[in-house]
Amino acid sequence: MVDNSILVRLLRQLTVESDRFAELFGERQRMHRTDLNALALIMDARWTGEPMSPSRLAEAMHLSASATTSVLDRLEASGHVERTRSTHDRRKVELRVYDKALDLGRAFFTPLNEALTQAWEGFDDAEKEVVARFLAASIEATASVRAGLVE
Amino acid sequence: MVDNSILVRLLRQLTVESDRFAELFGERQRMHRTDLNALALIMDARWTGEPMSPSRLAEAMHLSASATTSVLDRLEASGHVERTRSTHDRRKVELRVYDKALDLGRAFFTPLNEALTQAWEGFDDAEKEVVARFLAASIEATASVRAGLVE
DNA sequence: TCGGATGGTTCGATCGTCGAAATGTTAAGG
DNA sequence: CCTTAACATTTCGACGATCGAACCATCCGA
Repeated sequence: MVDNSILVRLLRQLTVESDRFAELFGERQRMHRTDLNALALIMDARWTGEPMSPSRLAEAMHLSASATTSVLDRLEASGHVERTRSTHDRRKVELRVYDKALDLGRAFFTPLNEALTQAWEGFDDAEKEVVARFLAASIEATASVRAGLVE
Repeated sequence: MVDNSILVRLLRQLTVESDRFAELFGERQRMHRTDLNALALIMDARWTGEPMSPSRLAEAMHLSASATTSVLDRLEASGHVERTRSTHDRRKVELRVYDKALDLGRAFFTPLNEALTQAWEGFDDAEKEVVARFLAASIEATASVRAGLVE
């Protein structure tokens, strides 16, 4: 019998461990957590239609507009991100990550992906389906409690 | 069929969501992530024999000794943590959290625990066992890749 | 008793973040 | 057109978390 408290503890350990991994990546690249976070968000936005803008990035990161400008200054100076003003609404700035940044991330996270894939070899499709359902339910529960607290 | 990349994405979403939850808690208590992290570590140490000390805390948080002193200054000033010099080795400082801090954390995380418990009602013991194994394997894989990168 | 080692704290400097003000751009009304 | 308001982003001055180095107190081995 698996107690719920064990599952809670495992989830917590997992987040701590993921956190440390991201932290290590940041150290190697001489980048802070915030900058990494921003990079990930800008990269994600490539799949969601429009490119990321500074203001949307600020909101997603729960950061002030001015702090976001600093983040982008750093990312631009380090050659990871490109700022281009939108041609149709010249107030807006479009953010794009250079391929170099993508390759860098891939190089670092590939070993992790491989290790995870290997660790998951012992699970058949039915079991993976259970896990996926479980994770989705946990995400949903956490998000809804948070939404309720914000109200 | 559940693709591994879906599982990877779910894990990432989960860590992001957990992160946001902790962030919200911090905002409500006017405490920074570092301070929360420290509180959690000091609380955890209660079950591991000796009470936490500033230097062990610094190492666990990947923080300098002086920064850790600041963290403890803040936690002491806000009435969450007590510093007492060890009686046998008077160089050492023992850290203890006040019951008030424990109650505070419980009050905030109880809704989350309840929501998770409810979300997990649809899973029987065998399925929970699968999930627990999966999480443990993922934690182990992440930790070992990180250890390999540090070397 | 002395000297090095250990555990914490203090101090000055750096840097990420904030809020307010400034700059440049677009849209709506007269 | 011209003015005004709204918008997107950046600049500026201040605050505070973190760092490394120096410092103080304590313990332990020679």
